[in-house]
Amino acid sequence: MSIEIAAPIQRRPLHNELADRLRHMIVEGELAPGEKLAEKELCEQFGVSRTPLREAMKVLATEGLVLLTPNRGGAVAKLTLADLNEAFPIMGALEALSGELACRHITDAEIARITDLHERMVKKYESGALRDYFKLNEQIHQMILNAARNPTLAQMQLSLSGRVRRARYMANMSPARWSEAVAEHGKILEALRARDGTRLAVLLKDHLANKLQTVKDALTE
Amino acid sequence: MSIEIAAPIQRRPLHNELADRLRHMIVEGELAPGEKLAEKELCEQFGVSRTPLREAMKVLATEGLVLLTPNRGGAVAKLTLADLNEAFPIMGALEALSGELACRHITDAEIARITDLHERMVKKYESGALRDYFKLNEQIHQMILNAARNPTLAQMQLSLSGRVRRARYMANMSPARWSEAVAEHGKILEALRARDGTRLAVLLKDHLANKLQTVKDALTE
DNA sequence: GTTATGAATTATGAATACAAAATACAAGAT
DNA sequence: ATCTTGTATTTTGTATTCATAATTCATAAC
Repeated sequence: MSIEIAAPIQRRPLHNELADRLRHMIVEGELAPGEKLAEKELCEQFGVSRTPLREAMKVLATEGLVLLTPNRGGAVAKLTLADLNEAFPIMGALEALSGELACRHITDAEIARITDLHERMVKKYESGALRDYFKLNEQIHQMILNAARNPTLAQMQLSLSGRVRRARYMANMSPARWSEAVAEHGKILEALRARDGTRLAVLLKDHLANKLQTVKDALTE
Repeated sequence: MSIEIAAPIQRRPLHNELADRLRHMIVEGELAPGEKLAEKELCEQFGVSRTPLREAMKVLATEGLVLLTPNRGGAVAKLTLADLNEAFPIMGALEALSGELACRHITDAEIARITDLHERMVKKYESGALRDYFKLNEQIHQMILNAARNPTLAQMQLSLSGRVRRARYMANMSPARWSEAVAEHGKILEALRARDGTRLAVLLKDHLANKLQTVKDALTE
């Protein structure tokens, strides 16, 4: 007889839920950069009191998504060109590291799964389905990150890419750049299958460096 | 006539002050890893209400210094071997990056200042003043970090080294390791003076990798 | 018309009050 | 003696209240 393990019911604290909701809204652009975050308004919207909301805001402020100014409240942090120029080298270094680590730890099953994602992604590229392409693209990077077996690293990278995502650079990718990106991904997969960590590190770093221009364009336009 | 700019008086919010105080206490080991952080107790100690204290705790939790468990409060996050194994490769990658960037941006004046710090540090090594040595050591790394001209990078590295510092590894450095570390620092300074970013990156990364063992020993003992 | 000043309003900061969950403890059952 | 079970106490989560700073708006001076 198999033992039934009852799923532990767990009610999350409000500040947690609120932080997630707000983070999502900011990263997905529902709350525009620079937009003021009035406590009263948000409290009414979510149906909670100010206490847990304020706690959530503090969290988002430490994550760099919200700018808190004493006695005059919070606002969605603006994404400046300087921010991007700072963030991308860091993301590059972290990507390179995760590539190296991933090659050491990744299983054949994981490689197979990434290969599958890659093939589907290429098809989306061919059919011009940008949105779907982007989703699969993210999943691939996420899987490489997981394969690195370093939760701290994963969290830091997720945090940084969350900030960048707000630039909404997706639509801004030129046909030429898109084609390049796909080619780069081909090489990335190759290095991963060969478990060539050094090469993968370089590829991922370059891949990201190339992406920077697209993101910058999206921000500047 | 020089214009007198009155320093803007600014009263920091309590949650800010509290976060700083608590962070310091945790990083410096005044609050031991695993130690429970009872709200009531801390409130009395600092003479504040629970509201700002809780806000500060949320901040420290997102920084990874405090572990918050729903309905049963917070505790100083324990530093496990796994944490170190995760943190050090990341710190290595970030150090390498900051070395590269520093070589591009550092001024002669800054190099002179670092040279001075280095020489004083070597003297402290020779006289066996571990504490003083460590302080100068930190200042040198801090200056390299500043020379990278990347506040985001600096902040991330500071956050990570804050977590590691709690291992109180200083006293654990063997004479052999100490001697090695000083030699490594000599090469680091050399590369910096030559503005050889690639070489400095490698040196800093290796320097950190070597440090890992010392920290691990301190944690395991 | 523009700028300055001050009262009224609104928003944020912090403390308190209340609700709900967890822990400690005591009495009873085995 | 050990393990339950129920109750009291403590602690955490959330809402509310009070204090204070910032903003708005009307009025007055230039």
